[in-house]
Amino acid sequence: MGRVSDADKRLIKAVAELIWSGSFGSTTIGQICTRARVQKGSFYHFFDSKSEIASIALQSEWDKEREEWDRIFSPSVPPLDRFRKLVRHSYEQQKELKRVCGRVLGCPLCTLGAEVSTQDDLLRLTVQRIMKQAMLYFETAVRDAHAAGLIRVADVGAKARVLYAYGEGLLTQARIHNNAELLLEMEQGIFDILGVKSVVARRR
Amino acid sequence: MGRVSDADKRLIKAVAELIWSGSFGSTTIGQICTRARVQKGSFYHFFDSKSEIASIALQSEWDKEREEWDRIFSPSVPPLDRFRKLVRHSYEQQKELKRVCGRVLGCPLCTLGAEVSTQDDLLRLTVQRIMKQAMLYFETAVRDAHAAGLIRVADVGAKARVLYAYGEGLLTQARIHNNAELLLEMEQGIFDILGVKSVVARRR
DNA sequence: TTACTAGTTGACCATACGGTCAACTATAGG
DNA sequence: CCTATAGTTGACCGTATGGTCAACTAGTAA
Repeated sequence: MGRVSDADKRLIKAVAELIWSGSFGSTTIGQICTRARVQKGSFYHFFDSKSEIASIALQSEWDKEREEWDRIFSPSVPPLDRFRKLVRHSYEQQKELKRVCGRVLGCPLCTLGAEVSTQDDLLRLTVQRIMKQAMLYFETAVRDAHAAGLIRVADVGAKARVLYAYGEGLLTQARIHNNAELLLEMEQGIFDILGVKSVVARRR
Repeated sequence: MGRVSDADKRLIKAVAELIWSGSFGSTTIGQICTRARVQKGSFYHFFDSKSEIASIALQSEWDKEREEWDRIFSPSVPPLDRFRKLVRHSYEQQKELKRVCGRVLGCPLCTLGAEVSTQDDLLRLTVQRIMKQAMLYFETAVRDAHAAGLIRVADVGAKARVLYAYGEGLLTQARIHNNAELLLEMEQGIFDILGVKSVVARRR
């Protein structure tokens, strides 16, 4: 009963765009409303706070991104190719962002997480939860690569954490330097961490 | 001539503490002044903006930290030991931060850089400049390790960038999870990236 | 048609913030 | 002891922000 609306979805989209392209602290509720073409009263009709909507927006973005990750990390894809595909995907994604909004934006989990983790419990926990999910994709790929005899790994979880930290770190570098090309080095970096012999070396 | 003061130094210290333990956006000039026991008028006597003082504070923190790095990365220290020492130093530093202010804070360059790089040119350039300096320590150590026959590296710069991205990434993870123990994995991670055989493996 | 209700509006408020300023103060250097 | 000057003070201002609210609107379901 009552009228229906997609204002909440417009608000979530707006908050994701604003926070990712700027920062959590510099994004005001007024800006969010303007971008979503919604009055402030409606914002508070749907959400309690900036933290709450940011948490929902983060989850929503991850849900979309995860569809892509499901394709990339499909068991039908050879384990090491999964990493190649992920690197390619990240590179294209950031290049597209730079084309559209003039900026390489890196990973919203990492940027937002680093910004607010000392101050905002809800967002910190949301970021942690999603990061944990993302890590699972790495773990499985590492495990499969080991099982296929492509690499030798003693501790799958530890190796996945190294890969994840490196990936997030490089995405942050790309954001700070506004340079998507930095991501092209990620494939070699990942293979170094995995201890894979390079394609060039293998060709000898 | 005229009276002397250390209010500017107190302000720089306050801004470093506040931004590092919180964020740039959430730190107000009023807070900075209160913590430095200085009136707002005095703030504007010394500095033009929050960006300017933050840039100076960042450089000042790095100048202090660099003294430690000069010891750690001394040519008199065996190349691979330099990384071991750096990991140890970072771990102790973050553990001390947690003890004192209840929080693991990670690297201010990375946290602040990620937050403001899309919005603040001065700070972005300051962060980039300092990161470039920090990278030099990694490059030299990698080069020396290669020269000593401890590792085999084709591209020293590329290897240093991988190490740096990983280090920053892991420090960010430690901040987000408020867990300094994560940094204990950094030694193994760095050695994986460098392609060093682990101590355990070498003992066979 | 009607009644109910989710959604919308924009004015409104208190507060916090960035930034200014003229008057004031202490001291270094002559 | 002077005096020029760097540093200090706190009141002050305009604005932006978070947040509220009562009145209003339109679509849903019976």
